[in-house]
Amino acid sequence: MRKGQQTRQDILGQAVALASEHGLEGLTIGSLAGRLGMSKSGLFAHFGSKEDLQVATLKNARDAFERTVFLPALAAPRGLPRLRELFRRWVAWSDDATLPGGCVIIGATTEYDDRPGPVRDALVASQQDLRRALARAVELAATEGHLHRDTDPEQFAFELFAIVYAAHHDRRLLRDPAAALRATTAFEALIARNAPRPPRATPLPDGASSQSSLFPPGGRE
Amino acid sequence: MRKGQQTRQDILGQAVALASEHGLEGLTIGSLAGRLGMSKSGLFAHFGSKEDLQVATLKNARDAFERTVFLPALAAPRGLPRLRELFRRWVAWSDDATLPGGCVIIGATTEYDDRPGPVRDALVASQQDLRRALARAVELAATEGHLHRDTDPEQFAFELFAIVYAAHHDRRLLRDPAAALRATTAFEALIARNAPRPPRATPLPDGASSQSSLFPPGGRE
DNA sequence: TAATAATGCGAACGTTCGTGCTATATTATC
DNA sequence: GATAATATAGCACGAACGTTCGCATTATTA
Repeated sequence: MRKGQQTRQDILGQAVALASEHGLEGLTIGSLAGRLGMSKSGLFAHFGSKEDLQVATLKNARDAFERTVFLPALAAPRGLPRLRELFRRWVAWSDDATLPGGCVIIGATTEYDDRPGPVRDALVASQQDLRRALARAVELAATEGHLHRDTDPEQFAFELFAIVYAAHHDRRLLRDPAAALRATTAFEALIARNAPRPPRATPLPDGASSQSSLFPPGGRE
Repeated sequence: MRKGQQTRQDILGQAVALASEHGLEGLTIGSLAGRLGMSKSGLFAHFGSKEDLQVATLKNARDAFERTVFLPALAAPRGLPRLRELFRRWVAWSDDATLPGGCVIIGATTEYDDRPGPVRDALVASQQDLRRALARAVELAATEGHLHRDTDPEQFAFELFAIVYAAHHDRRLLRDPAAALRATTAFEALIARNAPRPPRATPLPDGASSQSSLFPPGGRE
């Protein structure tokens, strides 16, 4: 019962790569088997159906995202630093990811936005989890005093997500090297808008100056 | 030579609908023919290849977008009102579009971000056109004095695009009815950030008060 | 080492894919 | 209304699709 698990993992690794190029629907058992040098039937035996393979592939991509982007960001001090680290890793992930095609999950979002079934269900759950985690990180930054108390976590998470999503689009489809910079600019503006005090021209509240170090020198407006 | 053009148009109409559900790659000649009550070969005769059909379908979707969103917005007075109308129509387009699945173009962006060929070429050109047109509209708003003179049109267009894109995601995949509202909030914030004068707490420049009517009462910071 | 379970291969299944031909309807032109 | 052009259907093709099944080969365990 050991060898099987190993090859199953090998299969899923290649499946993620292949799905990043051709999408989860374009992920075909024949080509996947060919890429791994094994037979269709031998590969198929590891999954009850193609749908199972797709769900497993999605889960694998999601785990990789968590391992590479989310969990390491938790090492940063909570609040704004953690939010920044999260953003940095996220953009880098969709920028020069080792995957040949773009992020599997982002690709799946448009593929399954109107296609009921287990794949869509898993995808939606995963996306909602991510959004909730984002909102929680924002909330934490607000209670830490790094963001304004009236900051709407869901709104912030929505806009953060939008920035990363669009950066992926510009990088991948338009091959625009400025994508990451644009995303950073937008992200800093989002932070500034929700800053605990008006960015300028108003008197500083007590103790506010001690937080100015949270804003890096390169940050725009 | 008249009837042919007509049925070709009928075909493309259904093709857009079908591609919105299954993607441009999942758009299959057999099912398209079945939906139209005609034979595969009869349908196929209108296009030299499937790739031709895909490109034509994409162009059809793009034309519909231009007709429904972009051109009507040009009727609004240039500057901020036009930008607002553009945004409003764009969000409405991807929100309750008549298409069963989401927007064909948005779907294609992730499908062809790493798949060379004529489809991708047409898509990239179309997206760049749109982005340029957006940036031009922003530039116009700046020269009209509705936005700050230092407004970066490309940056603004990027963020505007990001907002609409994310709204489509939330509406379509997550089925979140609050998507449009979130998008509007983000859009108004984007405008406020690039307002010709700091939103508050600084002295008004000459003649600035005459422009305050550009900001609707419902607009949030 | 022998018994047993796990693993992979090869061949074949029925379908559907895109794409050619050829013949017949249908439409436009004179 | 005859004729030429166009539009559609019928049929067949090779390939690839997901899936099943029986058999050989490994790994694991007793």
